[in-house]
Amino acid sequence: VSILAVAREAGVSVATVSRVFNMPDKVSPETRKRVEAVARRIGWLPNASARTLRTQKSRVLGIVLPTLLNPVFAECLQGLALEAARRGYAIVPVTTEYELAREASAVAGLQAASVDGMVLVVSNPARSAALRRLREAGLPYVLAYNRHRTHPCVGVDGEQAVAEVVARLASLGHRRIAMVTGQLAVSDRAQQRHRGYLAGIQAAGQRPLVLEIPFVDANLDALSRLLGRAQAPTALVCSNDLLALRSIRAATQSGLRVPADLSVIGFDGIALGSDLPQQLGSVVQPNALIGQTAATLLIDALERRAVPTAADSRTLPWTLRLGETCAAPARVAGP
Amino acid sequence: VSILAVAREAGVSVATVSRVFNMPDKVSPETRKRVEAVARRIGWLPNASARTLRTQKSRVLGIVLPTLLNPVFAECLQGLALEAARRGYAIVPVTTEYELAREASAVAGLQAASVDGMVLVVSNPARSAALRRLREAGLPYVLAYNRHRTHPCVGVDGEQAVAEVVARLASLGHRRIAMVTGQLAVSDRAQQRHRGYLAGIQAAGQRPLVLEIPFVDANLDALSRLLGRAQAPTALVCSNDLLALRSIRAATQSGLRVPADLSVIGFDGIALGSDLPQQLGSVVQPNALIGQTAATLLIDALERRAVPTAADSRTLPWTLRLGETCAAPARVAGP
DNA sequence: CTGTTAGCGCTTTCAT
DNA sequence: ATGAAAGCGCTAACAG
Repeated sequence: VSILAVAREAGVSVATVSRVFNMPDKVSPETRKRVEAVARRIGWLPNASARTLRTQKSRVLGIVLPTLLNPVFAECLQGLALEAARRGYAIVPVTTEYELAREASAVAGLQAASVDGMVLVVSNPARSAALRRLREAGLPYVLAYNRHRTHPCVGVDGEQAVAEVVARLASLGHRRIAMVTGQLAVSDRAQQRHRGYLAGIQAAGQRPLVLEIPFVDANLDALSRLLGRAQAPTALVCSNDLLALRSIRAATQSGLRVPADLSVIGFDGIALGSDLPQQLGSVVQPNALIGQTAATLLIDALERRAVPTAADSRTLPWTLRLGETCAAPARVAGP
Repeated sequence: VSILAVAREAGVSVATVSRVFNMPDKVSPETRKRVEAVARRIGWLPNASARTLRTQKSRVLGIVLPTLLNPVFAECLQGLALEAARRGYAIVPVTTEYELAREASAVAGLQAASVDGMVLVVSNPARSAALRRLREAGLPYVLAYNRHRTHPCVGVDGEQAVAEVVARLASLGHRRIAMVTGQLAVSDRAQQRHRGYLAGIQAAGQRPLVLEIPFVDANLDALSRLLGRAQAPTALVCSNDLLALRSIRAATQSGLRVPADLSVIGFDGIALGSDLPQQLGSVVQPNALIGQTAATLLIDALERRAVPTAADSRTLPWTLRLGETCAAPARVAGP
């Protein structure tokens, strides 16, 4: 079932059938109707591979992200997918499971799949072999959540946000504010937020206390120990919502009440956070919008036959939600 | 940069280059090494579109699901994606946002994209135009979460599971067990679970009480009213975890304690449920495994040049987790 | 407004 | 073990 069948059946040439689907205004209305009717009747749709081979554009976007198990990325992908669909693009998502090696192979795979462009969330834009490769190949791409001077990026200013979080907690009366973060080495987002924490702590004239949780599937024993000791922190700034949720669980199991004994705030603003019995405090990012904006940027560039550059980067606004897991400390530390 | 460049550079014909990548054993080791070296050096990879056009297989799987915002489907997609990647297939996910019309257009779009097969989560297999179309076209597909006699399906027995849930709650002493469900009309999963509830209630000799929440973005006022009245239920069986979470929030805001005043159990076993301060009771489905199994079934069939049929369907085991949101009722109802 | 035709990059007979 | 050549289905000059 090819274009030829339609052409024959409609009594026209293949060129005309092609025009009906690509430049409808260049075909007389009657012919067009006839062709469309035949196509519908025999259930013909232009073959995407043939079209891609001929035009050298696939209308497919490759998406590289760490995982779908963190709702942040699922929400982002959803926004991205919707926008892509709206503009007639398909997406091929690939997850890297936070493994650097997979970043490179994901990009290679997508390149072989002839994607027109890519949206990626990488571990660290500064030292990403995958990005270098993309740039050299001249393949259009946009980063999401990452931030870097020389790459086109869509995200929020995490550093400023976390500094603000610390300031707010301090103004609530917290004098011992700790940070709980995932592995700093594998994520420039975590690093960004960490810098914000340090800046905030310094501005508040306090001492920093950072707990780095080694694995993706976080083991929180260290946190429980920290919370158990004298002069334990009264507030926890977590570098993402999943970590915040787990921290709250660990605290609760250690007999602490949240937020009376311990305030906890996360980062990301995953939708679920608002549905919990205790609304999760968080730096709320517009995740779907980040995805959507990345898609828009990329597709706009594609249609201009251009490549997005650092100048196209967008910094989107975040909002601070203290939720129901943050409050003034019940017992203020003595002098 | 095409196969011809590699051929010339390596001093062989294009056929030989092709063989190196498709039937390596049919090429002498020296030639092979030389060709591989050249390909690597000039960064050549076989063009997927050309290959697809020629072989009529794309090694792409279309995935149709309601949304990525419900972690159930994100988890499933993750499992599916990993398995597909392992076997050398790419995936193109499309979300329907629970709109029937989008189901059909998603399938049409994927068909045009020449996918080799599809995995779908549809609203209702029995009356799905999309499925009819697929079957007529002879395109291989597998359903996930859906259950139907005449289609290949991967999922759990939700009916049995919910009946068991009701039995367990009854044996804990609950005498007024209500069900909270999403729109029954748009989901055969919800219907399945609803039937299980009715069966369980009947077996327990109790009166059913079903609250159907009208919208995807659930408005829970009706639930709050229900919980406020005399002889309110002491246990809630929710047709999914998201609904359970929201129900717990509504209950908590009405001043009820969970589980002392009200037990709540969900369905799906989303990973997040275990990270909450109160572990969410749930019928735990192996979501990633469901995705993985669907992928395996589909790909196995593809490689056999066959179409999966109802006979290939798999019913996977669920586990019942009462979590920390279910307990014996604090005050047993008087006679 | 419509038709003819070359060729996108690859795989696969069929020869050698 | 290797090469020559046909053709997958489509689009875009170009010609009329």
